[in-house]
Order: sequence, then C-alpha cells, then structure tokens
Amino acid sequence: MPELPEVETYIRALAPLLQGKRIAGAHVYWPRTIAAPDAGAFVNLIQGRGFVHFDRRGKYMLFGLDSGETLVVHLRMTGELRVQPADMRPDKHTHLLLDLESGERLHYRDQRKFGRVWLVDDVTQVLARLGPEPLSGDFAPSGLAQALSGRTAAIKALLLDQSIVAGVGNIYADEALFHARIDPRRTGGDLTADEVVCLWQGVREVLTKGIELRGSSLGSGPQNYTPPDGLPGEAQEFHQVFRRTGLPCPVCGVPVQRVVLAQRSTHFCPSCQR
DNA sequence: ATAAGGCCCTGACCGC
DNA sequence: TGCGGTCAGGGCCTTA
Repeated sequence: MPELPEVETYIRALAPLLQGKRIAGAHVYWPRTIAAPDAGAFVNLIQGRGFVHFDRRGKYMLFGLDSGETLVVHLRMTGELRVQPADMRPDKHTHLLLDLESGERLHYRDQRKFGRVWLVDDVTQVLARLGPEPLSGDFAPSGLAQALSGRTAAIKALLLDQSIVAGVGNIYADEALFHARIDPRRTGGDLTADEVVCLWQGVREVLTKGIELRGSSLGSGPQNYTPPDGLPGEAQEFHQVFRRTGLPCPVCGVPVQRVVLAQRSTHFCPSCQR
C-alpha cells in the first residue's frame, strides 16, 4: 500500500524513465480510472504531450506536461505504474496505457481499481483538501497541535486524515505513534504539547527513514508494493509494530497488540505506548 | 464542524 | 475441488 515514502520512491524511479518523452496515444480500459476529465477527453487531451517535470504531494504523483497541464496519479491500494517495452501486452488489471513515442508504453495496473488518474490545468483542483507536507517547513508542531485541539477522535484516526497531515497511511501512522510512545486510542485533543512534538518528530522520522529505504515492500498479496524499477523497498525490515501482532515489542518485549480504529488495523505496544 | 459508517473492488483465505 | 462468506483498506460520500 503506497504511502508517502512509497510514492516518493515511485516518482524518483519514474522521472529518469519518462523525462522528455512524448505521449503518442492513450487507451483507457476501465473508464472510472480517469477521475477527470471524462475518459474520451482525457485521451484527446493527453496525446502529443511530453513529460517535463515530476513531483509528489502527499500520496499523489504529479507529472508535469509540456502543455502546462499535470497528470495526477493516486495509486490508492493496489495501483502500479510500469514503463514497459512495446511488446509487453497489457493484462486484465491494466486500466490505462500510454503509448510513448520512444516505443515504450506506460502501463497503469490496479487489481482493486481504487486508484485514480486526473489530467488538470491546476492541481489545486485535486489537492485542495490536503494538509501540510510532513517533510517540509509547512508541517510544524504548533500547527499540528492546533489541528488536533478539540478533536475527540482517536489520534490514529486523525493521523490518517489527509487534511491534518498529507501522506501518512496505516503503516507509518502506527510506526509514528510507536516512535512517539503514544497509545493510538488516545483522544487527539488530549495530547499534551510535549506529546504533540514527539508525534511530529515521529511522523518525520518514520517517513524520512521510509524514503531512505525506498518504502515498505510487504509480503505477497494484493497489497504488495514494488517500485517501478523492480528493486524492492526495505523499510518493512524496520517496522517496530506494524503487522507484528503477538511478536515482542523491540523495546520492552511485551507482545504487540492489534485493535481496529477507524476501520483500520492498528498495531501498538500496550506497555511502551501510553 | 466533527465523527462514524458505507461504498468501491477483488484476491486471498477459511471452513465445510 | 468447489463454494460461500469474510477481510483488507484510501478517500469520498452520506448520515447523525
């Protein structure tokens, strides 16, 4: 499941493969993949455009085109992008295919069809609700404290809220809370100022480490993630609690516990996290 | 305004 | 082997 570190790894890997290349044509096999404009307009508008720059915001990939428009891609759970040779045929999970003038093709695959693609003049249309970028100066303890104040939902649920901080998903929310030694069931508004600072730091540390390790490539299954260059990430080796239910906490040895919060699996150490 | 639950999807997994 | 049921999960939508 691609979160900020996985999406960052993705865009870094794709940039050198796509830089300067031009789109000769597009094929949409599952129209709902295209969130905007409609699939027909998308195919017409994207033809002839070249990739000129590459960026990321939260879990969104941003491909700047030479027309000034931006191709925005959100992989959600199971989306994948791959640059493939011309003779690689799309399979049943390929919902969008971009033919490049180089002869290669960019395949968008997505088993669960949750991912979405936009082609927009102005990315703010898509990104309007996103909170601060966690590894930038826009994300500060004071702002986080303000966003949490008065909130009665569990802190885990609030970390998953993309309007509070962009890019944190289930893996890094659990890891950040472990880092900050905060019980994920705590009411967000009840955190002390010191705890908010610890959490701010925890979010930044786990995301930074995640990027260094090229993201978390979890075991087999539909949620597996592998970067576009095929070299798996290694961040999963350093998960302290995520999907480690019953295994000893790496700090104190007490078994990691699993609960469900905001309809999401949540893993924590009942002894270290208070 | 906030919180909670449903929905979209399909492969994996389980029990029979 | 086959079958039905359950689960996971990001973001958007609806409801309270």
